[in-house]
Amino acid sequence: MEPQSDIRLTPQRQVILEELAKVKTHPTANEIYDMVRKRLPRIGLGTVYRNLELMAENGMILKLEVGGSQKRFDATTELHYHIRCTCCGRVDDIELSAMPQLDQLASGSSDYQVLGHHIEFSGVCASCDEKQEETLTN
Amino acid sequence: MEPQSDIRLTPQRQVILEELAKVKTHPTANEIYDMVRKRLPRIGLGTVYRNLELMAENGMILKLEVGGSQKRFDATTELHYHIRCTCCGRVDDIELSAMPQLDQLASGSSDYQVLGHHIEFSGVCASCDEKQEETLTN
DNA sequence: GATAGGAATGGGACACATTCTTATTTGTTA
DNA sequence: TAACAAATAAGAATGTGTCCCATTCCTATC
Repeated sequence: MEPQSDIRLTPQRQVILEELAKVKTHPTANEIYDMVRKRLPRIGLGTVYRNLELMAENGMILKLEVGGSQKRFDATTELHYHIRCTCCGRVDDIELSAMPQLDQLASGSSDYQVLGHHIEFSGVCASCDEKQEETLTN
Repeated sequence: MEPQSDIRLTPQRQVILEELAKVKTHPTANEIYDMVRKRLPRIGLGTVYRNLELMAENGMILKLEVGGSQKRFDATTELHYHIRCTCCGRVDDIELSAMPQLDQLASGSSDYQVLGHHIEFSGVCASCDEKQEETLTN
């Protein structure tokens, strides 16, 4: 689970990393595929999936297993929390200081070997909120 | 999103509710389908999905949008947190007092209309831990 | 207690995200 | 350069969840 740091930086991997680092959103594998394809038109979707998985295992990126049907990826690996729009599915960072001590508490109250935690807020994003108001006033 | 309390309690819905209440695990729709089918062999998978969704919207049950590729369901609707085994995917409750005040904090630091939150711990369950030790000592 | 209309169901087709397989290409090393 | 290993592209396969539609069930009214 820990960084192995011995993975080769193939052109495909490099471009995936660069494109992921460019954006503040938390793109799905497909969105990353679309971004990367502009620079490497012949890349395969399987390659994107395989390498995202690999890089997540190496701790180079973060795989967000949030609600919704798709996994999302994040170039920021520090512990931080997210909010997901129940309406459109977009995911944003939440400015909230990390609470690593939660892991201790959880360790004490379960027979799991606790590895970490994630807090996911749910809500309606500004853009969807507007749309809803429009609909209501019609 | 709030309980409408006017949904008909068809035999199918009743059995789904009963079976869900029986277990302490947090079964997936497919697992519930299997449980229910023992009592209603002709029930359709679509019916299970449709009614789980409906009952979740009515606040009768909880839909857990946790990591992993499947949604899970919970007969306990009070705010509580979960831990998921990264190895086998099982989900258990974590005995940790709820922190509803987190929603306030999140509201302050984002332009979302915050609706709620969920904390999901990840770890290795006792059973998978054993298996790993076995593998290592072989 | 017939009957009409809406709600719910069963079954299967479908959509989508992800994983797997295989042949090919690329990179590394002797 | 030859041989081997790693990575890739392309598409098939899988798994989860949704949708559609013909049929059945429920409820209110005549």
